[in-house]
Amino acid sequence: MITLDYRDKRPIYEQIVDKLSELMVKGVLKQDSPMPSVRSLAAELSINPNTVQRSYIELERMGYIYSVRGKGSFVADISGIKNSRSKETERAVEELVKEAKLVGISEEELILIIRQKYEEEEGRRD
Amino acid sequence: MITLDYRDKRPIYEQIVDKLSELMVKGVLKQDSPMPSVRSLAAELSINPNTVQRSYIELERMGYIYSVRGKGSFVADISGIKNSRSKETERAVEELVKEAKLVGISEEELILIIRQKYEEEEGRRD
DNA sequence: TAACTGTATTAGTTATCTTAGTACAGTTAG
DNA sequence: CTAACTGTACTAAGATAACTAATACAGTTA
Repeated sequence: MITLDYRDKRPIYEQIVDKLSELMVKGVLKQDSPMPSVRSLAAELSINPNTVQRSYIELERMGYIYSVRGKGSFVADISGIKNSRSKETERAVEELVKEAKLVGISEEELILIIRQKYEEEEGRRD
Repeated sequence: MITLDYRDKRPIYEQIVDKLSELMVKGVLKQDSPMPSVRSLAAELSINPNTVQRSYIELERMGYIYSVRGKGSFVADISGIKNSRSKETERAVEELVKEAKLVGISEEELILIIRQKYEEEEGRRD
């Protein structure tokens, strides 16, 4: 389902949160479909169940999943989250523009880079 | 000279590195001009001198400053660093484009936002 | 010489991350 | 009903990173 990157310095539980939420945003994991159980995902990734549980608690707090005792965890309706993630991205653009101006990248140069990256990303399957 | 943001979750030494390097890139701190001494900056920020020293070690490692025993630390020639920071920014654009596509922001929408942010940043003095 | 500079070392605290083991509560297939 | 699965909760322990603290040494300068 996902793989861990041990070169990544971020905590494991955070990587799991990011990768799973990405799968949900992409629509690979659809609304109300079951998430892997805490124990099975832990076994698959060869990590402690507590670490996965921590990721699930975080995902539930953020609204990506809902959990039912005895039944399992399921993908929530994330349409609202997509919007807030959009706004977050706009804020990230602000930081990027600030840094670009700082290092002397002009508006037109930045836009050129954007177009280029979009092309590169075009055919990508991930 | 700089102020710390205690709501910022990043380590203090990293904040110092970022803020001081920004001042150098902006040209506020010019080449060969003296940096505040480890002890004086620590006093000014009410933190331990070792924390400031760690920032200075990092700044020296990155090439922003050079230190002379007994004399002090000084701003280095950072023209080369500006270039590498530019390349770093291009890499950041890649991440941004990836996230933008994920949350459904089109190329033209993103460019529109960029133009808008550039306008907002235009008159800014920081 | 006194008062600055950077540098080095050691130690202790605090917080975060991860693992481990155990236990309880609810669901479900056989 | 029961075995095997779910989520949830708790405590403990080890590792690591960030920060503080105290102290000392080395070089510069008014």
